[in-house]
Amino acid sequence: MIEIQIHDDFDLDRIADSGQCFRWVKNDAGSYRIIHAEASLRIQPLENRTFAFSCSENEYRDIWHDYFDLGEDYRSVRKRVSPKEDPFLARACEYGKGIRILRQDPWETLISFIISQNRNIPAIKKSVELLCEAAGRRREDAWGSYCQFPSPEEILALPDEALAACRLGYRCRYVKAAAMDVAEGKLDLGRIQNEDEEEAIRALTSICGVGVKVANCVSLFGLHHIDAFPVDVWIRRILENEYPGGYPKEKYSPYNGIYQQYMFYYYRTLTGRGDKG
DNA sequence: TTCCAGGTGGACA
DNA sequence: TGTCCACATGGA
Repeated sequence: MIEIQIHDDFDLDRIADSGQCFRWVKNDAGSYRIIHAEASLRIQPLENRTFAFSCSENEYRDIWHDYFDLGEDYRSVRKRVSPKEDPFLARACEYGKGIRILRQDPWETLISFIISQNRNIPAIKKSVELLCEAAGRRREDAWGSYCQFPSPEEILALPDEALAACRLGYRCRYVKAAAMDVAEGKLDLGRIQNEDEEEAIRALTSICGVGVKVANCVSLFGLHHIDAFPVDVWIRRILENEYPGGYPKEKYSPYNGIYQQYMFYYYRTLTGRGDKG
């Protein structure tokens, strides 16, 4: 267990509620359990911007510092927005202060956002958890057992009935197609992580069931291409209602993904979301 | 009960 | 190229 003081924007509740991660679990004491690839973490907010991490110094430096994107200065990114020139985005930045774009596992992000299509966030969380329990390896840590996110091979080994039991609906075949492409090496997530955003989108949309929106989510939340700009039903409403003259993407490059996330969180919370998950 | 959700593929003009 | 619709499911 180590204690780390974080000077930049960092709000666990807002990150957990920002629709980018589906497996964070909040405990009674206000701490979160987070599972990331092979690692698990318990993180507890303390006083004065300090957080207790249930890991070693080495693990923090090698895994969690990157996972929370603590090398980026989000305060500066927020300050780039002028309240006079763009009052809506300035309000969104202030409201969502503390959100960070996590550097999540690309494979988990791909499957999670394939599952996300045309569903609300509580339903996505439920299916992702069912999939982990059905196919992921069970592990133990100091707080009990949990399941890792299943590998492509583990998903492919799952009988059709077991996959259907994860309540994926018509997305079952999309999940299998993605697992097949990655298992066979047709899609190399490690390679596209180092490619530019355009090439990443092209490669991702070659998978059956992955369109432009899901590809942008994977690009942003899994490959950390922070200029990616996923447009879902909420962002479409924002663009229609708040930017009838057009959204100035060029102006906000290369941080469009971060601003997108502030706007998504702000608008969804403000206008009622139909879920409280 | 009805509406809607971090959409996409496929048919058709 | 653009538009329309079916697709599964569950939360509110």
